[in-house]
Amino acid sequence: MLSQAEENYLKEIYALEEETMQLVSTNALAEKMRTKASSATDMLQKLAQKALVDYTKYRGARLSSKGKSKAITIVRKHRLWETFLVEKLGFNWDEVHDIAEQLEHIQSQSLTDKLDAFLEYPSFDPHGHPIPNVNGKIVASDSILLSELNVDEEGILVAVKDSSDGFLKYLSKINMTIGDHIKVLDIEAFDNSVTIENNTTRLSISGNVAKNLYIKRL
Amino acid sequence: MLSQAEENYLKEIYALEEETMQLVSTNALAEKMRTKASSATDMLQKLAQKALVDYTKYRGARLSSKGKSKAITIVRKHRLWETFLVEKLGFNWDEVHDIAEQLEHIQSQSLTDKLDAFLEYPSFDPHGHPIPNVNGKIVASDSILLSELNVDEEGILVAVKDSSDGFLKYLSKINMTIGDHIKVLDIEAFDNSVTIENNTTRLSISGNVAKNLYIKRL
DNA sequence: AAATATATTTAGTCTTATCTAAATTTGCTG
DNA sequence: CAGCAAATTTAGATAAGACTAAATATATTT
Repeated sequence: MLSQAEENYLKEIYALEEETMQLVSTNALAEKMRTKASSATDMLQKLAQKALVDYTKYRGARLSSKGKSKAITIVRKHRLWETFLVEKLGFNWDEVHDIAEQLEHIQSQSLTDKLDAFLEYPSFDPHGHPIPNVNGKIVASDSILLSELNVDEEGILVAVKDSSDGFLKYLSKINMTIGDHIKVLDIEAFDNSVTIENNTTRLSISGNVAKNLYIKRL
Repeated sequence: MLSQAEENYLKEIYALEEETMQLVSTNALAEKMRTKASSATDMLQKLAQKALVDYTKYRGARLSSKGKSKAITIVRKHRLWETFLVEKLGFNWDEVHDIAEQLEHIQSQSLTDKLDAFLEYPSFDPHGHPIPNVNGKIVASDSILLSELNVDEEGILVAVKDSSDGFLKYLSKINMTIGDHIKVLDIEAFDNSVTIENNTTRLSISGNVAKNLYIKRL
């Protein structure tokens, strides 16, 4: 049985590995966990000793297959609960992250599976992220970041990269949501801001925002 | 913010107070928490310092009004989640206790209230226990223990006192469940076992079992 | 009321997860 | 490739919650 702290570290190592496709460094991990490098080192040593990560001193760490499967289970639970909160309880998509952070640690395989069934085996959570199935399988995504689109290209907003409160509230404010049809009208070379047409509305978003929106090309 | 350990102690102090209507002793608390008396003392001191219990050294403790309200909130969450697990996810009533022990610690007032609404404001959980409402109000019970009934008296099984796995599985085995119509046919003076008629079936239960079934007299 | 038994508290230790400060390793720069 | 900067690890401390053993208070019995 893993502690919540161990689970949280595993989840974060998984996210960093997926994002960077490289060994996870102590500093990067510590920063994401909002803790100190020495604490991250301690935890990496413990996880290594439990064979959940492959860790080489001063070099970095990656999940072992056992660790990866644990991490995916946690991600699965997180996304199922987020789906439950939005679909069944009527929360907004910008309110569910913190609650799901707690719910993802509930230990019960049968609970997870019954919840999955109750939700009718959803493939994506409210933020557009794929939900691993009971075997840990995740549907491959063919989406790219909005920042990678060229002028005149168009697509559908399928997911957000940043699921934080603040970012989601910003999207609500500019009236943008999953499923929107987006066309790139212009890209400013000097700051990478992007002018887009979204459902007939024209607006400009920063380069940073564009890097946090997943688009499926049309 | 209370730790899970603190919450669990508060819940148990509440249960003991309700059960015994007396000051809660260190030993009784330690036994319920499956820990040692010294640990219970430590926690009572901490809870007293946080003004959640009124505690007198060597005499015992009782919840302060603040502590009681915290405890009731936890009980409310526990019972709502049990109801959810049985009503919505299809668990059996003997499978939900341990999962609800975890879920009751999820921190989110709006989650609790939305769950309550989703379940359509249930008054009783699957074990027949009353669910405190959003204000902490609990419907008064007019039920008594089956062990208190006399020969020839009858009633409806409205709740169980012991919600443990083992006890609930036993009830399933003898085909007894909430709502059953029960009539006392005989009481053995030497061991307090009770012969009852339950939905036309005649069976004998031990005195201990009779002390764990709440009956509403007809 | 003294003696003994039981209940409770205190003192000191352990584990987990955190921190700061110091030591060490790696990597970059000239 | 020497030297410095940045990254990482180690050492030692802290807080929460548990434990054991010892000390103390309360309760019971004679």
